Amino acid sequence: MSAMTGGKLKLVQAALRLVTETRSLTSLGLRELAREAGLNPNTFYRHFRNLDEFGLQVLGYLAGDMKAAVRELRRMARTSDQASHDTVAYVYGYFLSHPAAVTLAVRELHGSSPLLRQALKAQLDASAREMAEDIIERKLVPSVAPATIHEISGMTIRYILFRAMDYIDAPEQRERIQRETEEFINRQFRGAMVEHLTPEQIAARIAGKQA
Amino acid sequence: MSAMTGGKLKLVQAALRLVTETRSLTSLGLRELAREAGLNPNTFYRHFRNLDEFGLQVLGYLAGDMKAAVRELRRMARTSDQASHDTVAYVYGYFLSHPAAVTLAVRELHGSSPLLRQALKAQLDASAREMAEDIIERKLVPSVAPATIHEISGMTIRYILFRAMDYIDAPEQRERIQRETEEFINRQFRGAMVEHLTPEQIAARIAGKQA
DNA sequence: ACAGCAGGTAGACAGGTGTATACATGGCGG
DNA sequence: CCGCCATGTATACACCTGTCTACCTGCTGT
Repeated sequence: MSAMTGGKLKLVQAALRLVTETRSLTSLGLRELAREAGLNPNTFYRHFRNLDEFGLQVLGYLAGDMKAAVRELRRMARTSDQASHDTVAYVYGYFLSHPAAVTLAVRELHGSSPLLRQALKAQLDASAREMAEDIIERKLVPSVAPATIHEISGMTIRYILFRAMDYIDAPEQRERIQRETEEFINRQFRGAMVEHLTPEQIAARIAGKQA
Repeated sequence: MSAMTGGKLKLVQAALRLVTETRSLTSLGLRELAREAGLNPNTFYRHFRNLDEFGLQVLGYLAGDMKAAVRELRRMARTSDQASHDTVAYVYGYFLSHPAAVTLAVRELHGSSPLLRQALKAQLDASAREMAEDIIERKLVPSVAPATIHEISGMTIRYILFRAMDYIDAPEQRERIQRETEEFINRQFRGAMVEHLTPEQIAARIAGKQA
């Protein structure tokens, strides 16, 4: 929201530096933060009432430049015809350049602070809604019910977020993860298209045309 | 593994009691555990070298009665013909009666201890492998490649685990969650059956038979 | 009957934590 | 120029933490 001033920004960035493989946002101490930021412990109180409020502000800070990325994503999606492939590549590319944000989001989405859980869930749901509406507007899978598209979008957002963690710290598997992600998305939508058929009917129709 | 003796068991059960909405296994303190278990803090050292080892033992303890449940599940699957529906219902029912285990697993799967993350991932992968092999052996979706079945199984296990959290603390949504879970599974497998077709081809084949 | 040992206890230590109060600085409006 | 206010600092307090050493109990095998 508001452009953060010196000390406040230092504390938030210190948090992003400290949230690594082995730390979670809620486990950070006020003194620890100040130490990392090179500030006096009490300076914390000049900017935040308590650690919960701090956590929310960190999330808000991240949500800020995440929004810009999403805008860029929608712009790109309009001009590309290999929508799924390019989108997945772009999203992982973005996450790769913001590893701390990914770690923090995954960690806190099921973390121990109900407040942060709820805030993150709301942000993910908002992203999923945007994605779904984009798909519906652009009539990419016209035969699937809007409600189902929303559901699939929610799943997909979460799938990508989780896989992004592996993507970040397993460079040799990035190609595979990207491919599996595309397959996951495709399976979901293709599955939705034939949802009303029994497996036997599906098999019959595939065989029917092939024979 | 080994049947736990008095004090050890008390500490492990204390941990399960403390891991609620607002706490994670790794955030528990040794003194806190001992207090909850009604023991002297130092008793902890009689049973565990440190908190990491404690965490692993808790996971092992849970894995114990989880295995029994899985055996029951496979037995049931063999006699039921509404496999998917009954299985989903059974699994959620089991999780509902072990809420602490679910919370703990979800929390630590992306938690801050690499050790516990790895251990949990291994357990989930083992469950997924069992599920996949069951599906393959019973030829439930013969036209889908084994590798794909394994992948879908992995996804499904995780999906159910996450949804189990909502299932537990939102009684009014249980029916919906159960239905969505079945749909998710069905979509995955149906989608895999027609994975090699383009959306246009799928649409054509559906329309072709209907017209 | 006695030694050994696993399990449980008590007290103390250094270090970390959140928080409150009081003090210093520096820029900006009147 | 004065006073305000945001920002940052210093000191101190009570509390909690992990860990160490020492001691006590009761069972068990020989």
